[in-house]
Amino acid sequence: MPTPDPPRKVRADARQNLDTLLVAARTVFARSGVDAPAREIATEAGVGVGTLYRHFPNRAELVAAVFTTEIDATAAEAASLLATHPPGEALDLWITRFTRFVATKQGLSAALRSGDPAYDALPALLTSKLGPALASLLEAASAAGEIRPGVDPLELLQAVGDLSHRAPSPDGTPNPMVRLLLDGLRAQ
Amino acid sequence: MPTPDPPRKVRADARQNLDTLLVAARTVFARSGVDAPAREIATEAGVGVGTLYRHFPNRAELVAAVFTTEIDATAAEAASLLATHPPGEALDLWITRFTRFVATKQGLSAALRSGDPAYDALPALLTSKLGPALASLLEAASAAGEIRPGVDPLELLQAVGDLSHRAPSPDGTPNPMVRLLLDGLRAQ
DNA sequence: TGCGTAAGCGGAACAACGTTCCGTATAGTG
DNA sequence: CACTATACGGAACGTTGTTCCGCTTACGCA
Repeated sequence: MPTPDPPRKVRADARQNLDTLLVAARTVFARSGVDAPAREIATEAGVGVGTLYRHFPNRAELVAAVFTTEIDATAAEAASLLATHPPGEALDLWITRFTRFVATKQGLSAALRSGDPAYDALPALLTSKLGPALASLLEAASAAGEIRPGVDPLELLQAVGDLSHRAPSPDGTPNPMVRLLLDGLRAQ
Repeated sequence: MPTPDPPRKVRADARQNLDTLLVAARTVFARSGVDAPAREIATEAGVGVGTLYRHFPNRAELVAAVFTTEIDATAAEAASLLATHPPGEALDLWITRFTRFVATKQGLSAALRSGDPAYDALPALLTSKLGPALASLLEAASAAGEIRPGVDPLELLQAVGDLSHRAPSPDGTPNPMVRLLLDGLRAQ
């Protein structure tokens, strides 16, 4: 087998630029949505586009990197909700939280749902991070007899993402169509 | 008031090119999806892009024009389903049909859901044509007590569109998430 | 401390897109 | 048959994402 892990030396300025890029991207995404041009992000970071593309193979990976921490937090919340609420209620609360996360990020849902291969990294990220979280919630609620069994977590996750493009109503009420979907889980 | 309708003379070759463009667009959309480049459509029709853009202000209008007849047919089917089936069943059948229509058109749902202003004409078309059709189905089913009242037809239409990007399963089973949504309509 | 080298950088350049523009061609009329 | 409004083709423009490469610079070693 080849050298397992040759001591990679990462230059300090490279590490620095990577951080700067992430911060800039977060700023720009908030201001102009995830569809903001790569050049705008590079400019905001004060680097050239070449630098951006050395750190991220494409825009989607950058988007994914920016939202990773927030996604991790959302995933983590599944466990704590499950510990403090009845399974069905925990499921609802978590879905609502996820809905708000998606709706909050201007253009995130559009990117998720575009089917554009350029954004493949995003579904992959949600799948790997949020899939298991939702699976645990579904399993608990299903075991408690609160929802029908046999619902595919990834399919549901994708569906909720699909439905979450509208901004959440200010009073905290979740999207009515998501509500409908959740009610459907309880039928039969 | 100004001249109400000065006898416009439409040149024969213009009318001809318009038809050719529609046929070409239908062909190309089927082959390469609705995201196919405008140039590809113009080439298929054997005309220049300028001609395309004189007949349609933008790509979205062309897409809308291509699907108009099919959309009209779908809308019309609401009435006939309502005449031959119980309201709830008619609703399910129609939604399934709509689902298949969207899933069949490669990239149509992506366009619908993209939020891209370039595709504004599409939601407008569905809204005006299919909205009333779905409204009649919902009203009938609701009056029969088969579903909950107060569901916004346009919201539901959009939601089903959002969920219909996967190809329909060959056995004719509708998308499970759409199924869930429909079950949700029956809850309470 | 200074130097050589690879890691890293900037931004010009490329390809693909939607859309606009305008010189040229022609359908239809008198 | 000639004239003109109508329509046409396709080059050109502005914006994308992404690639490429000559130059810069960090940093391990002497």
